[in-house]
Amino acid sequence: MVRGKVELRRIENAASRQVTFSKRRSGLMKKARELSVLCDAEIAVIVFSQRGRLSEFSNHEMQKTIARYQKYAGVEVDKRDTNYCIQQQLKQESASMAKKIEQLEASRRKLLGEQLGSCSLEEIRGLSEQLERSLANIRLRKDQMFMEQMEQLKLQEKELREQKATLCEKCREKPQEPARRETDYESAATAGSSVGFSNESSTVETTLSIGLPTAATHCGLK
Amino acid sequence: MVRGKVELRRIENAASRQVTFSKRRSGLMKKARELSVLCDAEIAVIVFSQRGRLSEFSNHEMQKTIARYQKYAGVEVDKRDTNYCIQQQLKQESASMAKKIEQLEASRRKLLGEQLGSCSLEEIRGLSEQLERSLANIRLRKDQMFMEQMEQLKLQEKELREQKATLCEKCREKPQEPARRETDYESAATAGSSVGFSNESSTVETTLSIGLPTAATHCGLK
DNA sequence: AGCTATTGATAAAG
DNA sequence: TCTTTATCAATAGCT
Repeated sequence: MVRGKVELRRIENAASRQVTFSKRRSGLMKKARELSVLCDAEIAVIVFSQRGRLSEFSNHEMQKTIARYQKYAGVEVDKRDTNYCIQQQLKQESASMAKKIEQLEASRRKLLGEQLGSCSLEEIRGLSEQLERSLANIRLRKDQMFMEQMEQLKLQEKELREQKATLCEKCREKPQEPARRETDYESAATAGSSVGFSNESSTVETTLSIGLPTAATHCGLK
Repeated sequence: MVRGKVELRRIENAASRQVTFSKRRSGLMKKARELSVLCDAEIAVIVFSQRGRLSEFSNHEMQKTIARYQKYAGVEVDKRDTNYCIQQQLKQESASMAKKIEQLEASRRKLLGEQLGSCSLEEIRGLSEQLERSLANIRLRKDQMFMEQMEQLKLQEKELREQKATLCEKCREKPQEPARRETDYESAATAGSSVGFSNESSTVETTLSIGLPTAATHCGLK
């Protein structure tokens, strides 16, 4: 029993608003369907409930209808459309990134001394100077790293020699100690650490040597 | 006076279809508006008449509602959507390009001898060797370019000397010719082109010299 | 476009 | 949520 006209304003009672929503929503969809069938029109209805639930009607494909709408009403408005903007932005970014990659690769090839045919004499000279500087830096760094390694090795050697000394002391204190095994890790390491800086001879054949870069790095040192 | 139930099928009479369309369309829009107001829902209605005329209703912004729809319904359905696919593709491309740029820039910095701190000794050695090779190539190219220039200059000189010879012949034929001015372009150039390969002396003090790269390029030669 | 008989929609209650 | 029912709203056919 409908009591008087329904006032056209938000229904405050949540429950009855929900019920009304449900009823009227299906009514709207029914009307939409009837209109589309009776009059052969292309219709799309999108309804989000207050709680965010989606209901939709479309007699053709929703996406097609939306696309048609965008085309029809949107040609002027739609430049602001999120999708469109994002796409344009992404395309621009892609283009400028591609350009940058191109530049970097060209520059790289030149730094590697390839494809110099396109370079002017001036460019070649610049490159040459730049590479001299790079090489100087790199040699500096290489030397530095070698020096650091040497320092570290010296420290290691010192430490190990001290350990060895301590052990020798202990041996003298306890002369009847069981025979030393060659597989004993600490002892072997101590013995093996006699590097160039040490003149002490060792009974163990394991040795470390410091030499050219290749040799040094093959020792697995850091 | 409605005669019996309305059959739910396309109205064949075009005129009455048009009238019905008009009436029901406004009815639909009214229902949509009522629903949106009464129940606080977000609603979009798009109607294309048979003749392609657009009518629309939306209580929020149509574009926003469409975007929300795309987000909501599209996440599952819309993977096949062209726009979505293109966007995803562009995003992937962007990401991989950004990665590539990152790599190229890191490599570039190393080739320029910068930020070597992160390089292992092995890397440093590789770099150093690479740069030696690059430099060798570049020096080769530089030498080649100089040689080419020299060849060209030699040719030029030969040509100019021949011209000079011709002119001298003419002078002898017409001894009362006006005095040669020093600013005469062709003569000056001819005189000035006596380079290392020529032992002829010249009465004009303008000279070209070929020497170290720096000196050579400052001659403005190509 | 208006009018009006009639069907359709739906608010409130069960 | 589904049904019922009393009422209001929409609208088909006519002018």
